Amino acid sequence: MEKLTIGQLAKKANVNLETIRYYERRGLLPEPPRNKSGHRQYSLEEVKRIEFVKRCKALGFSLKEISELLSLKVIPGTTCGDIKARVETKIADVEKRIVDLEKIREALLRMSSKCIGKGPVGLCPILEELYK
Amino acid sequence: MEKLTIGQLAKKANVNLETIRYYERRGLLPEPPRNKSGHRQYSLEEVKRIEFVKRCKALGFSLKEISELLSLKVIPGTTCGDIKARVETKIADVEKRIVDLEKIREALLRMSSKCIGKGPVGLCPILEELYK
DNA sequence: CCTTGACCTGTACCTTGGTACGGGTCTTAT
DNA sequence: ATAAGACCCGTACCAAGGTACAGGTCAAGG
Repeated sequence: MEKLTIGQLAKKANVNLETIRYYERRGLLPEPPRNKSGHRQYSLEEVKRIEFVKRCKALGFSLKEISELLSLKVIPGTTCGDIKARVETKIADVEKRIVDLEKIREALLRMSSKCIGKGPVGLCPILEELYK
Repeated sequence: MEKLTIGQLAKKANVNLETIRYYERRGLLPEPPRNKSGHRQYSLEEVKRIEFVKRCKALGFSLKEISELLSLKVIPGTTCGDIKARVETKIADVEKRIVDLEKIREALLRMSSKCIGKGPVGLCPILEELYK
């Protein structure tokens, strides 16, 4: 079974080496076996684990939430429903952020439309609205 | 002309007192005059200035961007167009974030729909997709 | 054999937007 | 007059998600 040093793992998973040690401290990566002089020895499996973390991150999960997902996998009695519930919570979360941003967008568009884009700042309707 | 202490200003503007000193350090509030023993003396105008900052924050501007907006107001030759440009950049910014979040939402919904929500985690299609 | 690069640990630093605290002075009310 | 409360400054601390560095050991190639 092929063994990787931390530097090799970092390259394969395309992350900073320090990030791997950071993830280990955060509990996102298991503590790997060490060789006789204390160097970490990883298996190729760990590349997948790091990629799992990256995918979850890209979906908006925090590192804390990701470590919970990883824990669920190994807690006996955990079901698909537990995982699905996390995903649905995250969907709600993302939807709320979208709604909030859309409100902001509307407000900005409304302000922008009031401003003709010419003349001195002293008469700018945008600043007037913000500074009322 | 009524003068406010920093504590009174904090109450009127409904922010933490430390926030006011922080905004001063960040250049969002001008350095106010001091009384003979060094205590800050604010005018009621500063309440409006803090509220301006709060409104901009609520619209997604960072403190750095807000201090730039405030600078524009006092730079000679600045026009409405300069302000409007900032707002339009922010609109584009917000729209990009919305698009990104919508992609995330789609991905999460797709994953969620594949999972029936029952059975052991070992067979969860969500985890399978994330951990491929 | 010796140098260079990779690894080890622990700690500090970065960003953003604040908040808190310590030690000292000042003001205000009783 | 004196005690409580407000203010001063400088610095440390918080979350999140890392990144960097110092000082030391180890491994691999010429």
